[in-house]
Amino acid sequence: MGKAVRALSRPAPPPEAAWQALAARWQPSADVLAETLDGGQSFRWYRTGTAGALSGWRGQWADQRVDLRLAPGGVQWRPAGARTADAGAALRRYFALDVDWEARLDALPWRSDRHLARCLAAFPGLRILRQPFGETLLGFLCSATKQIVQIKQMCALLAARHGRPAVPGPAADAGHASLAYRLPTWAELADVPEAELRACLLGFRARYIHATARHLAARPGWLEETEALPYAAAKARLLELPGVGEKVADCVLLFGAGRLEAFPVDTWILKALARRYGLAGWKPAQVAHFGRTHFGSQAGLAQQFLFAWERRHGGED
DNA sequence: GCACAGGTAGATT
DNA sequence: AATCTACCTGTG
Repeated sequence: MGKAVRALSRPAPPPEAAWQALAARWQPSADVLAETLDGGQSFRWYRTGTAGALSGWRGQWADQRVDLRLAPGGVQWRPAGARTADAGAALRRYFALDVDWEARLDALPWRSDRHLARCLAAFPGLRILRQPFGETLLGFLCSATKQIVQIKQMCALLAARHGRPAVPGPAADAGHASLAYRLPTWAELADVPEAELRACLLGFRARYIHATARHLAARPGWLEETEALPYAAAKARLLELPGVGEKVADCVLLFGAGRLEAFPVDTWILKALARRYGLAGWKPAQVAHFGRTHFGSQAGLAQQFLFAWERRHGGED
């Protein structure tokens, strides 16, 4: 009601902010940028415009909504909508720009592992994101037996229906209206009836999310404390949450807490290690143990490259 | 129509 | 302790 009138009478939007360099040391190809943003770590990035030489993306997390593009000198960003005061710091953290990625890659056993060396060479610049802990937990509680496209759809509905508006800005959002909203916080989710969660296409995952929201609501500070714990203790605590098993816990710690020792074992990694490392028939727990011991303290980083390779090259040798 | 998809939890053996 | 199975639902 009156929507068209409001739209007509709305003042012209402010001019778009200028593009600025994200990091001189990170110059991924369009392909690797896509794998980093939309390869299963995060479910809140969408391509803008047409895919071409200049690959554009829009994403949203916490208080931030930003555009990214690939320019000749590397990745550039600008706020999508109103500028937030801490955007620079937020980007540094989200993309882990202060991390010495070369040193971490060098710590992997690529010298003695031909397949790993091949994966590292195939996706130069592939990074592990450092997303907000709670949002990562929500995303991966949606992930059970779902493909990325569908997980993104669930997150989009959760944001649009139960999240607060993100920073003011373009409402249409390049066709991705859900980016105008944040993902709901766990406090907000605690007040959402399970039936409304099911209406967001969550299926049986709705029960997990509802129960986890109630669990967290009864324990103020629990999630923040968990994020601050050492890896093993943090994982043990996450496993207490309904719907969180080994795989989801490791994904949350790897993609939402910067714990590179986490080695999530999903069906792709199971396939990858069966095929490339002769571990056919091994159980997930056994593969996880192999991963931790073989790849070491940065096992999660190795995992991301193996995962990307396996999805790309499927059945090939 | 039916198998399958980036798992988890509870029952059964 | 290891091994089934149900759980929702969109997609092919």
